[in-house]
Amino acid sequence: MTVTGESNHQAGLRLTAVDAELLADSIRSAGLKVTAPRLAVLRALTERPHSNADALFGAVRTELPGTSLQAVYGVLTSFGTAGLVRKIEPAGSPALFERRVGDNHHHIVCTRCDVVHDVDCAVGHAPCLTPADALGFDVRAAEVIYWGLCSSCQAAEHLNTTNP
Amino acid sequence: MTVTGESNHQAGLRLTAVDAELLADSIRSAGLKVTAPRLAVLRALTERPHSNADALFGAVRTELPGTSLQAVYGVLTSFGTAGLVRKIEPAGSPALFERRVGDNHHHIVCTRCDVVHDVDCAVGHAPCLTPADALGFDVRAAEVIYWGLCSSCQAAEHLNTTNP
DNA sequence: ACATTGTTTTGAATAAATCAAAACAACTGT
DNA sequence: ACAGTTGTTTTGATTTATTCAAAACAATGT
Repeated sequence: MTVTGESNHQAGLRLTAVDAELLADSIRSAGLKVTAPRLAVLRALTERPHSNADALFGAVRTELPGTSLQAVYGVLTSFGTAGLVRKIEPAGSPALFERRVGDNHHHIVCTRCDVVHDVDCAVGHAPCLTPADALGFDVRAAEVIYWGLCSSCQAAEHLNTTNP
Repeated sequence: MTVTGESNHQAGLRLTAVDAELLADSIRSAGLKVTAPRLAVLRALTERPHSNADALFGAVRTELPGTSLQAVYGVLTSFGTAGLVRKIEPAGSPALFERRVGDNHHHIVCTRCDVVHDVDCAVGHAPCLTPADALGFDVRAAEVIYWGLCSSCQAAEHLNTTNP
């Protein structure tokens, strides 16, 4: 490959260089050209799943200054189309992205601190995929978001309650 | 009540006048002041559930010209806080509103025409409320959105497929 | 009727995402 | 290694959905 930044190979970044090859392979396998912004976005997304475009932009910037926010959006759009990343849009939040694709896992979101975690579908698999009455719809997907308090926020809430 | 527009009582709109009283009662019971914009929004929402703010604004406008979009947003916010309406935010759509509250019903959305219908929770009630692993979260709610093709759009797709 | 409190209007601002054209870089075949 | 083609990124502007804030106004309790 001829991606700008290849000089990293000489710079002794062996570990991340390996990463870069793996990332590059994913991108190539998806039928996309391998570019520096794409590698940077994919690495950022690997390190912090459930990030929004702006957070990824922030992360990419430090690795690759000069990258534009629009480029990040463009990368995420192409990744999404290619099936490399999944986009989730919890209510009240900008879109979040993750590399875990292909399974139908769901998400649990803290209503207090907005942290997001993956959860597997309840009861082994896909009980939610069959609505009580599909109303004639041809159902292709079911998206479940659980809302609640994460353990740290439970602790914090408890402090508030017991310490008036 | 002294709402502007009470003249409708004289204008022979007996049916909608009854409606207006029922609507007013809902609003009052929620602890909110009864105003013309609130009645108009609540009526519009009764007639077309799963509307977005802009659609409601359009409907309200014809009944009560001079109402501002911001008023509609304000009404929806107060209704939401008071538990009079529920707000849903399907991915890729502006927020939608509905009067059906208090049960944990879900939604099925057509990926082609964006029509939204209510669906009851699968398997009687709340199987989805217990994720496979709650990861220490105190889960308060589960939100399910089914995505698929509504029956009209299935027909349309079929035409496209068989009529090249 | 009046005062209080809450609501609506008016006008502006924000956040998230998208569009479009020109500059540029990656892959293909040579 | 090289040049052409195609796809990507930059730059700059625009759109959509929503929120904020102050002043004008209206609904309820007395």
